[in-house]
Amino acid sequence: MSRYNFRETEAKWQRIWDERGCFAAREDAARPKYYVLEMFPYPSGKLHVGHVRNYTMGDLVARYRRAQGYNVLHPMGWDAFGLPAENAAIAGGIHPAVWTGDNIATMRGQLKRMGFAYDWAREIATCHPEYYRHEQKMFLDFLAEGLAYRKESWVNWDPAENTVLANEQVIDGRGWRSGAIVERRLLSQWFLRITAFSDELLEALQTLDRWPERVRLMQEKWIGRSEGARVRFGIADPHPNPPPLAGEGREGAIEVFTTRPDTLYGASFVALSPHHPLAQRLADEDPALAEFIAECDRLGTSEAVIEAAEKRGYRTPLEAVHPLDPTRRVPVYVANFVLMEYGTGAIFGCPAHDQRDLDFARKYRLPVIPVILPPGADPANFAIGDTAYVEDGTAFNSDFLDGLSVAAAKRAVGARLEELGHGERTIAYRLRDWGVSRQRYWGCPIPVIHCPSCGIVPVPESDLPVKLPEDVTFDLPGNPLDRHPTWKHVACPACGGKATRETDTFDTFFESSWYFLRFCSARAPNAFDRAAAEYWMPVDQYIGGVEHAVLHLLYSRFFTRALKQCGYIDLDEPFAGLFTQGMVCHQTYQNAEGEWLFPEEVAAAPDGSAVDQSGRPVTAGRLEKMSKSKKNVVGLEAIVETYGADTARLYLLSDSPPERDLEWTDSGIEGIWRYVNRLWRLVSEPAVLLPPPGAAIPPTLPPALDALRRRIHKTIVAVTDDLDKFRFNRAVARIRELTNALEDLPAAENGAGAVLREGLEAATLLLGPMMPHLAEEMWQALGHKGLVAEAGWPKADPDLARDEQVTIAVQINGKLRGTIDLPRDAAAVAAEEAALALPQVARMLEGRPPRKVVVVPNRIVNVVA
RNA sequence: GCGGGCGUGGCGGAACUGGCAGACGCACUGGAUUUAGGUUCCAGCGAUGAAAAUCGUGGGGGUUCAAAUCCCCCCGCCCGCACCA
Repeated sequence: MSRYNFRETEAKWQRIWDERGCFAAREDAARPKYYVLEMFPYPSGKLHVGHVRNYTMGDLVARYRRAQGYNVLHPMGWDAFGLPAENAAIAGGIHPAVWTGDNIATMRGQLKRMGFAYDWAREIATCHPEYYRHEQKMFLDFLAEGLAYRKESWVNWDPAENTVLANEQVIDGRGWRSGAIVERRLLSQWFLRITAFSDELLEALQTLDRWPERVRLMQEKWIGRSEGARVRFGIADPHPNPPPLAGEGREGAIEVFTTRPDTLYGASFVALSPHHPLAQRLADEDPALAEFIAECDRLGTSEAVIEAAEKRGYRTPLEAVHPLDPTRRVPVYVANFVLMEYGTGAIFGCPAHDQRDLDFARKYRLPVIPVILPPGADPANFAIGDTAYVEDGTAFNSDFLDGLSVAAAKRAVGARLEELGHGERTIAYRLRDWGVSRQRYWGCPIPVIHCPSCGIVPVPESDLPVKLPEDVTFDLPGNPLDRHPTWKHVACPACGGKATRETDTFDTFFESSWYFLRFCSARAPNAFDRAAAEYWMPVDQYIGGVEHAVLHLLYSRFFTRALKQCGYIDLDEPFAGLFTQGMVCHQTYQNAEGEWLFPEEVAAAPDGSAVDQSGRPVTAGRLEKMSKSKKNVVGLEAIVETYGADTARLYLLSDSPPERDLEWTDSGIEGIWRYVNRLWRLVSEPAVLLPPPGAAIPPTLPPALDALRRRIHKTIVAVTDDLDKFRFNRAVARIRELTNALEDLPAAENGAGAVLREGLEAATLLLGPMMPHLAEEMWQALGHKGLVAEAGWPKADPDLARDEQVTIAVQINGKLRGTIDLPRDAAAVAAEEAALALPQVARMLEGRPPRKVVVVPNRIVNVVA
C-alpha cells in the first residue's frame, strides 16, 4: 500500500510555485484586491507552533481568496528591533544585528518549509536603514505638525530593561516584557500626540464591524471617555505664610475634574494627588506631608496592593471655597487614591454619592450630605449608611438644583459654573500620549540634535537616515549610543556649533505601526508609493494574537491618522477585518521535585501512568500556553520532519475553532497523518477507472450515485460558507465527510468513475488552501496539467446542492418517534398524512384524532396528542 | 468591583434563524488481515435497561406544539480593565 511521500512532494511544489512566481502580487485596477496580513514576527530564534497556527490561517485565507479570483497581497517580514537582541549581545557577546540576522535566516527557512504563499519579493526587516529611515522622516513630519513633542514627565521606568515604558506596556505595575516592578522617574521624553485623536479613535471603532467585539471594547475602555466638568475651588488659606501658587491652572485655585457636577452641593472635601504640584509644594514646607507622599509612592500601583490599601489622606492647612457658595469651606487633603494622571489630579469628594469618598469621609469624620434623592424616597428620612447612593434620582439640598433630575442638574451646574467663571463642561480621557523614547541601542535612532544654543534641532531630511553605529559595546550598563566615543557628537545643523545627537531610540511599536503600508511597495524610495498603498489598503483580513488588542492595534490606528494629517495617504483605518486567533497549548509535566519536564522526557509506565526516564512518577499538570519556562514546547522541526508541513497545517486548522485555544496532542496529529494517506490512496489507487479530466458526467445516474453527487455539491457550498466565516474546523469536518462518502463509492454502478472524479476534484480544490502540497500532488495524479494554485475555486450547481428528497422528523408531543422521507417542499397536508400513517403514530394515538399537528416544511411534523 | 465570553459524551468539538442533540475527529472496545508491532478493513462507542423504554446539553424555575438555543434566578471557569473621580 503506497504511502504519501511528503518529503519529495512538498519540496517539489514549493520549487514550482517559486519558479512560476505564483504568489507575486502586482497592482491591477481591473481586479478586486484582497490584502491578507498576519502580524509579523519578532525574530526571536525559531518559529513555534503558535506562529505556525497564525500563518496557516493567513495562508488559508490568502489561497482561498486567490482561488476566488481576488488579486491577493500576502507579504511577510520581520519586526526586527527589540530587547532580546540586545540582551543576547550583553549575555553572549554577539552583535544584535548578527543575532537578529541569524534568527531571520532560520525562521525564513522554517516558513518556506511550511509552503506559505508569500510574496517574498516584499520581505522587509525593520532594523534595516532602508526601512527605518522612513519612520525618521515621519517623525520629523509629526514634529512639524505638532504630533510629536518633548516634555519632562513622570515615566514608567523598567529597572530590568533600563528603559522607559509606555502606559500600555505596564501590566499590573510590571513591565510587559521583563515582569519587573515599574518605578516612577522624572525624565525628558518624546511623545506622540495620540490624544489628539482620542475622539476619532473612539468613534471610528463603531465602523470596524469586522473586528471582534471584545477588541473594540478593550480599546473603548482604554480610551476611557468620560463627560463631566472641570470645577475650580478657590483657596482660602488660614496659613500665615501662604506657599506660592503660581502655575496651578488658575491663580489660587484648585481645579478638579468630576463626572458628577450635579452633586457639587454634597461636597465635603477636596483631595489632591500626592503628585499634584500643589501637594509637592506644600510638602516642601511640611516634613510630615513629605513623609506621607513618600509612603504613597512606596506602596506602588499593583492590583494586589490597591485592593488591600485603605484610603488614606493627609489634611493640609488649606481650605477650599465652594464654587457655587463662597460661604462654604471644605478641607483640602492629599489622598493616596487620587491619580495625578487622570483628570486634573484633584477631586472634590461627595461622600453621599461615591463609595470611595464615603469610605474616606467615614475614616476622617467628614460630613456626608445627601443631595440626590432616590425615586420615591422621603427627603426628611433619607440617610446614607455604609453604601453610597450612585443611582439616578432627584436633586435636593442643592439650592437652585432642587427637584431637577441628575441629567438636568448636570446641565444646570455646568451652565452656572461657566457663568461664574468657576469651571466648564469638559470631557476627560483615560488615554494619554504615547511616550516613544527608549534608552536602548537596538532601535531606530530619534532624528534630532540637541544644541546648547539652538535647543532641539531636527536632523535635516538630507542627512537621513541617522544610522545606528555598528561599533558598540555592551559590557557596561546603560545605553551604548550614549557612551559611543564619536557617534553623538555632531555640528548643529542650525548654527554649526558643537551639539549632540539624541541617543534615545524609538519604542519598537513604532516600526509595527506602519509596516503594513511599506508592504504595499516594499522597495519604494520613499516610505511607500501612495498609489500602491491606496490600491492595497486597508488590510482586508488581519490575523494575530489578542495580546495586541490595545498596544499595536491602537498605535497603528493612530499612526494611520497621523500620516493622513501629514499628507501621506487618504486613509483612516488600516485594518478593515481583524481576527484574533487562540493560543496553542500543551500538557505540562512536573516531577516529584516540582521541576518542569519536556514532553519527550515523559514516558508511559506499563500501568498507563506518566513516569520520567528513570521511572519515577510524573504529575501531568494543566494545559498551558507553550512556553520555554514550563518546557511544554513542541519543536516544529520534529513535526515537519515526521509528518510534513501539510499534516501540521491541517491539524492546526481542524482540531478547534480558530478563535479558541488549541491543545497540541500527538494522537491528534497522527490522526491527520492517517487521513493524508487515505486521501492519497483515494486518488492514486481509485476504486474504479476514472474517465479523463473534463469528461462529461452521465445525465442520469442511479440513485446512490445521484445522492453522492448531491453531497459533493452540498459540500462545496458548505465549505465555502465556513471559510467565509472563519469556521475552519467545520470546513475540515465537511471535507472529511465527503471523503468518507467517496470511500464508500458504489463502484459497480454505471457512472461511478465520473462521479468519483468529480468528488475527488472537488475535495482536492477545497483542500487546496489547507494542504496545498498534497492538493497539487492529487491534482496531478488526477491527470491535470495546471496547478491548484491557479485552478480557481470549485463552483456548486445550485440544483444539485439541494436535496430532492428530504427526511422529516416525526414527533409526538415533542418526542421523536420516527422519520418520513418526502419530496422537498412537499405540501404540509402531505407531510401530515404521511406522519399520521406511521404505525408508531397510529399506536400512540389509539384511534383518537390528534389535538393539533404542527408542520414545519422540510423539517418536522409534531403531532400533539 | 466593572465589562466581556464560556459551560454539550472519556477528550476536542458539531447542531443554520427555537425544529431528529452528539456531525467530524481523538481515545477506547470487539473482530478480520498481519510472524509481531504499526498500517489497513469491519463493527461498537451519552447514561440506565435484557428489551420496551426512560433520562440526558452546569443547577433551579419559566415561555412554547417543540428549548443546548429565548426569559428569570443561582453556581462554576476563562479573559480584559481596575482607587478613572
